[in-house]
Amino acid sequence: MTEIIVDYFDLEQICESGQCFRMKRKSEHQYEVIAGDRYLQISQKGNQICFDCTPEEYEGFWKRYFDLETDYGNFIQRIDPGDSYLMEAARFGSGIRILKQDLWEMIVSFLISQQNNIRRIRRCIEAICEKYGEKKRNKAGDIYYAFPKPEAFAGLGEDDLKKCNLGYRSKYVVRTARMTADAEVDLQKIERSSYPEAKEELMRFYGVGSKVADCICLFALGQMEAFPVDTHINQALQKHYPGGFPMEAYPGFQGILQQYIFYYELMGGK
DNA sequence: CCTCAGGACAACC
DNA sequence: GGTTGTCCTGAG
Repeated sequence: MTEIIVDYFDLEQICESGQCFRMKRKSEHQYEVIAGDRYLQISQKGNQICFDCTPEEYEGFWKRYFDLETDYGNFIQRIDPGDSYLMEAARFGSGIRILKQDLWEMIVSFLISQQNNIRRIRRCIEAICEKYGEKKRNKAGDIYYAFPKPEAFAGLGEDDLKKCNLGYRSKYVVRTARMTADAEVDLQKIERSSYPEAKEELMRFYGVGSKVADCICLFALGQMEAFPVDTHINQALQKHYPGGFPMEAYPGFQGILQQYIFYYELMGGK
């Protein structure tokens, strides 16, 4: 058990912000996260976060995963005070953090995300994990499934993942898994690349366009300059920024602002 | 019945 | 360069 105190951290906001599809609320303050092949129970009361893991696991993995070294308050303070919409969106989602998730897992997750809603994305991902992921047990003895490695999909037919309800996205995942397993694209090199280089390389995968590549750059690589524009963001930008979003005012952290806007548009009305 | 959900691609012009 | 039809699926 490892306990820490942080500002600007809210498990519910992180869970509902649509960046991690394998984070789930278990009870009032309790959440579970499955990241790659790791399982974590985590809870929050006020500013106190409680990780159900050893200090070594916290220092060695989860601290980086939840981006706990970054000062998000600094980003919020640098927002133009005259931009009342962005100020309100950032206040509303001030507990969001950009998770540093596994690269391969994010590639597949956002291939599945296209023209799809979040609830169904979660179901598709659970389906492929149960069918192709390694079966494991957490500390409590409960079964969970790790995220499948590229090799688990590489030998499949292009339509085989339709059984997991991926629809036309099945061939995107299978072809991308083959390219990765055959080392046509080097994931480790992408992790060391700059944002433009990483994005260009990711777009070589069949089914990865500009938007999906930006999601991968933001949620796996921590490239905060990536600004994914989906239908929701597009509508919000046209409404509140008819002259275009002022990217140049927020160099290197547009991505977190995009996430505040996305979460505000998704949850702000409720 | 219809539209829409964190789009991408191929085939046009 | 920009525009359009098509692609699974299920919730509303």
